[in-house]
Amino acid sequence: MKDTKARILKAALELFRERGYEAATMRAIAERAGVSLGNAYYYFGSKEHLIQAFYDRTHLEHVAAVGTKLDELKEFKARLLWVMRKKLETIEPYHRFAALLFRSAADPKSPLNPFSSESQPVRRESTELFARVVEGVRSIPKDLRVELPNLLWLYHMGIVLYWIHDQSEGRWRSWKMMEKSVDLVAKLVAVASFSVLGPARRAALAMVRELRDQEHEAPQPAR
Amino acid sequence: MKDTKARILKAALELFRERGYEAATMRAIAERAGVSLGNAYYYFGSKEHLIQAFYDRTHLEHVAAVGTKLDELKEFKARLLWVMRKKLETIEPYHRFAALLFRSAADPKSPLNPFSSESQPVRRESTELFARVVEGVRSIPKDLRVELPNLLWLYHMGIVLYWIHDQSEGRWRSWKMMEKSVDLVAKLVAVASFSVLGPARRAALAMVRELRDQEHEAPQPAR
DNA sequence: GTCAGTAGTTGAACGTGTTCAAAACCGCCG
DNA sequence: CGGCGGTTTTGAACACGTTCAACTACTGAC
Repeated sequence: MKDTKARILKAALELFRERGYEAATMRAIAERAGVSLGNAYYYFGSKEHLIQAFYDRTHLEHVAAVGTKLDELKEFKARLLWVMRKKLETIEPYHRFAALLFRSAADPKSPLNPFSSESQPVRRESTELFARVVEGVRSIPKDLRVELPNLLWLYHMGIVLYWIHDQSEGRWRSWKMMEKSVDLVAKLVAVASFSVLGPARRAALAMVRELRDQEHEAPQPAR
Repeated sequence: MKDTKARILKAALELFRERGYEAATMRAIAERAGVSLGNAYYYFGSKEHLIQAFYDRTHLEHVAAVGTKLDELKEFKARLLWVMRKKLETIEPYHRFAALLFRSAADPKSPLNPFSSESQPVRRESTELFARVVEGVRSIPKDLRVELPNLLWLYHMGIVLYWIHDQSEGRWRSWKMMEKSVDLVAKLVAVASFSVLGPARRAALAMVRELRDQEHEAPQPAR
């Protein structure tokens, strides 16, 4: 059937939300989807692939939430702030199980790992969003301009990591931390743009470039 | 028996090294230790607790490897470089299974998570090592001096994360990246010490302080 | 209309981490 | 010796993620 896959994914996301990752067993997911256990594996090779699907979906939601409003904002700081706000809003409902997301994200062997080949498309798209943030802003020198999207993506992962560990009411800590850090990042970009610290900046950019290049050369080890 | 626990840990570390984390089953570990399956669980509440033990051990090895030579080095950069070199040397034999270490390290619910209460002692000690790096160096202003160990610890985790994903021969990429980044960190510390970028530095330090404080206030959720 | 081939679906079976009630062992007091 | 309280040890049992050979449904060619 055409919608079987969709039904399974829907059931999975529901159960992830309701019970968290471990408690949402494949059997329970299959049952709620009205499908046999083996069938779930026909569409999703493993439980982690379900997370990958979740990953894709929240990314789409995020992009949609950012919308065209981004184009109206002119300053770098305002643009970054907007994107980050929408990020936190988008992922909030999934806080319970997002933890596990990061767990496997850190595992080089997981398909979920942001550096793995399987998730490269999502990551590329995700980075694209930050490229948009940078785009409309003059006053950022070219060499920085090229690498900044990657750096911002990395920064945004850091915030998400903080958010995952955040147990405060309504995640207010994460919001505060996000706003402050956006401020800081904007300041740093400004400073780097004036290039007072020439050698340091060049060295930093060279390193980032290397980090980026490695992905293409070194294949992931077999599972 | 007194040494049962030690035998189990020994068997576990051997199998981790030989086969990696997943292939080293609890049954295999118990068998090699000459002990029943249940007995292994009597001493180590879960498989992750075995990793925690590994964690502790490599930290001790690292401290031992750093030794007193550190005291002879006078410049910040040389001191940091020494500590980081010894780190990479210490963990090298475990590259195969270190991946999984990080996997659970990112999970807030895992005892292995560096921010969790269970591993706080190790982390504190680990940070202490970087406190030693900072100690003997004048020319670092006081406010920075207080937070720098935490920042360096974070930086060192970043390098380890890179190392985990590194599949290059003899891990030469990690070594190169480490050396370059140590250089960069040293430059940044120098710049920050001159405090050309006053407001940015103050903002950054405030954030780091906040990040540190959160750990004590927010308890980990129940498993 | 038939039949082969593909796509979809099933549930039993495997090996895993983990739990737990019961057994074995130990030191010590009477 | 005898038995008692505790620590240690055992292995069967459980639920889980995952695999796979078998089965069904469907589609298109002749």
